[in-house]
Amino acid sequence: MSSRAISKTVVKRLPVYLRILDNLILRDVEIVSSRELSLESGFSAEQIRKDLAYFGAFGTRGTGYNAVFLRDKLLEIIGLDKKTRVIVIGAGHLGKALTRHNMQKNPYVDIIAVFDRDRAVIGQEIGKIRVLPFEQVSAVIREQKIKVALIAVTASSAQMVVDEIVRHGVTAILNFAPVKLDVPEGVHVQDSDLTIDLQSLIYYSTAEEERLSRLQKRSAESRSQKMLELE
Amino acid sequence: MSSRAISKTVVKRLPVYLRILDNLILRDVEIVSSRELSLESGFSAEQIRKDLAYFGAFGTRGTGYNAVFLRDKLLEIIGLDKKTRVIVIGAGHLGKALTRHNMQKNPYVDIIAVFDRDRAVIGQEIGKIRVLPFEQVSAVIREQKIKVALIAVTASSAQMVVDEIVRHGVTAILNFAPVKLDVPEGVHVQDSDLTIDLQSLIYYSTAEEERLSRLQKRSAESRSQKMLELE
DNA sequence: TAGATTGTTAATCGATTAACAATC
DNA sequence: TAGATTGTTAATCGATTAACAATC
Repeated sequence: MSSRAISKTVVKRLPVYLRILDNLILRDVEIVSSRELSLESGFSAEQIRKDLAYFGAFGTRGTGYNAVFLRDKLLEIIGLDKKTRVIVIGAGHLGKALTRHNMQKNPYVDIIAVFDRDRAVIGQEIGKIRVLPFEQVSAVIREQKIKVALIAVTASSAQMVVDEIVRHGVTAILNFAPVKLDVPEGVHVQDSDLTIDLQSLIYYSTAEEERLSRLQKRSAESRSQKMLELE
Repeated sequence: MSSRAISKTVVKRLPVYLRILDNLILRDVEIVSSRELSLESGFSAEQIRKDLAYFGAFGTRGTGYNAVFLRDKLLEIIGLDKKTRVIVIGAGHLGKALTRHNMQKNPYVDIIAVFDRDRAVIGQEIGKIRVLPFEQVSAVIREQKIKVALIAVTASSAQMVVDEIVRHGVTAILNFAPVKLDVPEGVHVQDSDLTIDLQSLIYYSTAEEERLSRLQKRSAESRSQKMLELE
């Protein structure tokens, strides 16, 4: 317990650095400074240096970071130096799209299988992956030592699905179902709720100033109301 | 400028409260306490009370919150009391899935149109929505006064797409493309990068303790190395 | 009145930014 | 050496939690 764990906010930024470095390497950039990484990522240069410093000293003072070296270090840090085997639960529109998306755009992961309960979709192919009946999930998790799962099922079945896959060894879950999942200590859940993202965005689409001034007026009113009551 | 704007972290939680209240109302719950909302959401009761307090006093001391009343207040606060018109740019797998997903699961938004550049997908139907050529985007934005857009195009075309739609009046963007978008002051971008979410999750799938102890050992080594050098 | 729960202020915690010595 | 940029410590800022008076 000597050094505290790396915070989630830091871990969330590491793949952004990785993506930027991958792009720079494609463009044959050899050396990159924290300032340049800042411009590409939108995070401050100080923050980037500090984030990297949690894991070691990867740069050269006066010069910057070697792009390939830093990329490789990041792969190692995140755990992407070997391909990660992932399963997808739920072969609806979202599950299918997530499967295809990751097969095409995420070279660091291997989608091993997709599972569903619905007879209508079982046996269908997504890319080269055949949708399997959910009953087979435990066998696949155990045989392939799967640690990571994407959940793209309905809110009502998500908890049951999670109980089952966690029981067989899954420790990291990317959850697209709109529910809070209960998991034992040591299992990590990351929520990705598209509906919530969109709704919180809508907050900003309606003139914030207008809404806020409306609300300020109201609280001002209730405040003077209270004043009067106190007098 | 008297009272500061509501922070993003708060705004991000509001739709969660909304979803929980919607569910409670379906189950005919009339009164709910911050403690119960805490159990359903995973956020602390104090935090929930504080979040709501930014916008007014909606509860009754000693009793709790009226579910319907609070739900309606939240709809008003977020800006969902009227249906929001949204467009989707990009009719690939992800764009299609996002469109269907929101049509089915998000009663507070209206997907007005989906746009793409690719002749192969133009004219296709997603649910009841026909994919339109991207050239028509400016006309639709102006005619329907669209403020909110989902971007599900490639990294390389995202910036161009955003420049165009912002020019015609879009002020809030949910961006699924893996790039940092440049937008003028007043335009709000929310990034949702599935690849990054999955990669940061993978960090937690490989025994964090192991990785951290490995790194600690290393930094300890380099520290004692430095010590030696200093002696 | 007693018990419960809100709304709000104060205390704590954690994350970001500023600053700068180290060093290429 | 002069200029640049890292790695790291200190200062600031913001968000969460604790505490409690207000009040149903």
